[in-house]
Amino acid sequence: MESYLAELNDAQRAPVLQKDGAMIVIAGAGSGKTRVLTYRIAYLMSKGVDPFNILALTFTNKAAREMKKRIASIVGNSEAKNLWMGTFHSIFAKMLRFEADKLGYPSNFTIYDTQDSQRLISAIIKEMALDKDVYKYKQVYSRISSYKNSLITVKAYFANPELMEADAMSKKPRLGEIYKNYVDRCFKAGAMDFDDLLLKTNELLNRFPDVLHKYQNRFRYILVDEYQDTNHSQYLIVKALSDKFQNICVVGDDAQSIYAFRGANINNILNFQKDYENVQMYRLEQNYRSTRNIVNAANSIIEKNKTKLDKVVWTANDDGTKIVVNRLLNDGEEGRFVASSIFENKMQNQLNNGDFAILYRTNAQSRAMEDALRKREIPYRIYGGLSFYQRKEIKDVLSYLRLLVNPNDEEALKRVINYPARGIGQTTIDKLTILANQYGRSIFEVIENIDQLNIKINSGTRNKLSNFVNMIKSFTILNENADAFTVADTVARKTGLIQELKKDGTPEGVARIENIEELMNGIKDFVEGQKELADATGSLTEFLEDVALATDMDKDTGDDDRVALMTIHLAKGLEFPFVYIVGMEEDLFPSAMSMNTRSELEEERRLFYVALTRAEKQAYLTYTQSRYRWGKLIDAEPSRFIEEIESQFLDYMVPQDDYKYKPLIDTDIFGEVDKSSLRQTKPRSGSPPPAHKPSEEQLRKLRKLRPATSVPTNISHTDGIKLEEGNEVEHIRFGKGVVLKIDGVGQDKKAEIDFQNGGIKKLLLRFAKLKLLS
DNA sequence: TGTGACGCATTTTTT
DNA sequence: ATGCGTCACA
Repeated sequence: MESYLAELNDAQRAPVLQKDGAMIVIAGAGSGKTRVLTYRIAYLMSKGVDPFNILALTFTNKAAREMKKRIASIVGNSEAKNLWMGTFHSIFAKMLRFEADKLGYPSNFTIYDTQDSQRLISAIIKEMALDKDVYKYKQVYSRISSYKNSLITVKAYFANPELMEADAMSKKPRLGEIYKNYVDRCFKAGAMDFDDLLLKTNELLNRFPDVLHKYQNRFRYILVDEYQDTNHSQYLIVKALSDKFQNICVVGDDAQSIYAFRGANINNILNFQKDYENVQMYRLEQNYRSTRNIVNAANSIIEKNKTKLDKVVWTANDDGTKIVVNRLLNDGEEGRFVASSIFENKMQNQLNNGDFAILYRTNAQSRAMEDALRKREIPYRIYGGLSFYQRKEIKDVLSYLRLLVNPNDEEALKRVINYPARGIGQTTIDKLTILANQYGRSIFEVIENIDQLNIKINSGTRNKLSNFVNMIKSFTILNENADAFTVADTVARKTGLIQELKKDGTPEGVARIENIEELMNGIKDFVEGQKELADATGSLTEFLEDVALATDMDKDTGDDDRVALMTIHLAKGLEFPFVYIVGMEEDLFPSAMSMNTRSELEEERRLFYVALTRAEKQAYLTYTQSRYRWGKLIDAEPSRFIEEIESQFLDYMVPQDDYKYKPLIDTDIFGEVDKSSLRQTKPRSGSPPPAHKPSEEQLRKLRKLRPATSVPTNISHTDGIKLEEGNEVEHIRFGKGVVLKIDGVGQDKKAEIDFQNGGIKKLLLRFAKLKLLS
């Protein structure tokens, strides 16, 4: 029974065997944290803990499924299926459905995805007649999202002058009103957005002590995976639920915290020990995944970050090969290089496609890789990007399904009320919306009662509206007796969606029909699969919830052999023998939008750490000299991250002489400079003294790296700014602003400076070291 | 009310 | 380059 314990090393076994109390497991990359979580749950159950009392929160549903499967193989299927395992969002969505009435929501509430939320906000901005260039819906959405994740409700917002002032300062004095309208509209539509699932859970636990106690008693043992990526709202939920028994085990790695941009708070993990009594801390530092070269290279990167816990990841594995670095002419070449490298590696080492992954910073980069792989006839699978469920035709079908489950779902209604076209135009919808707002009802309810209302709509349109409502109602009735598949199938045919696409006749139209068929198959599988689960019925509501909360990793079947293409964010938690990290360029990785503060840059660095530590045997880093962006070819420069790796771990495919950029030592001649972005050129020959006098500390660092030299540059035109001659200048960029021409090095390079009141506001300095005289 | 042309912003990452 | 939103016209 407990033979699995022998599969653990001492460090892993300790947290597994501590049955009660609060504990934190700091788990380095590849150190077997999933194994610890899995076996800990199995161990708890073997010690008589009822699976009903265990809650395990994971980062993806797929991770939960796999863990559950593994546990089932240890303790048996019937036991394992009573475990509560899943993402925060899916677990608490389930809980909220059960308790919805307490909060005034219907139990079949809709879950708005990001697109739904943004559309609604966009509509509200329009209705309020605000300037859409000032109130950008995406910005407003992320603002509201961050309020919700910090538990700042509308009420709390209006009680906080500082917040209101901050929004007023950023020229959005009416943001609070938008927030209020948005929340009201969601409520009226019986809809929760992603953030609501957490916010409302907090509200539920705070407002109803009996509910809190119920779930505290229920979830006696709580485990949280990827704790470094929890946000404040999630933190509070965990805190509340674990407060009574304090049997809480969190697992994470501060070095892999990469979701601050969506509110994840790294302090949750850094401060865990202060939050509970007698916290035991365990560290898993032995890496089983990667070669020593990869582990050490990754360590040399993360060392550059200031904010981190003490932890030394090591490995007993072989040294392995060095990390290959290659420079290509452009993104097309980059793709070809990666494709042929994969091809060669496959041939030489008898490997499968599934042994390879291509990782990138942004989804847009997948294009060049796809093209090259297709030419080489290497099968691949792209993860992320727009997901299946976000495709137009799929969202259309889903919107009908959402509407029949919850007719108040405003976003679903607006999407399909006139698709396929049935003569209900924008004007009519606007009138209905105004009326709905006026009466505080949903649009659907307004249409239902249209004869009692004072509204100027001609009888033809009235007919069309009532036909639409009746159709939806007939679906609703059907749904009471038929399973989800039957309902969906009927909807696709009766609404005319399929006919509309057939009429289209283009290849895209055909592909769309195929997609809808795939959706139908998915629903069928779902209905059959759900029947085996304890607490599921295979209802449409459950299906829609699954779809809304599915991550891209969740639907991975993994049954066919393909090269994996994905963003680095998506790659977290995965591992591959061969990993290609492409687009290692400044402004791309690190992203140009993440270089404003030290903490942003550190997050990018952690992201790179995550990318590199996915590799088991071999990692490749590629960058280009120029790349298409916004349809234009732009110059690219190698990422600073390449040079942050200690050179002993790297193997350059291009002559090192061509690789001339080295990180610049901190210098303070510029005052307000973001020092982390300073760089210098690599020595060519000899070793002339640096142009400025370095401090002792700078000198120390200097010696550790290579001696700095200068590339003499002649300044031809300086727009009033004087650069001291003899300073090394190659390429300077200061954000937007004045452009300087600098002669002397390679092509005609540019420098841009952003001025503010005669001073320098921001300096983005690339490959340059220079002195401003005045 | 529906369609087509044009202009514009878009690319950071996602539950 | 591309897709979306807006505007003008049928």
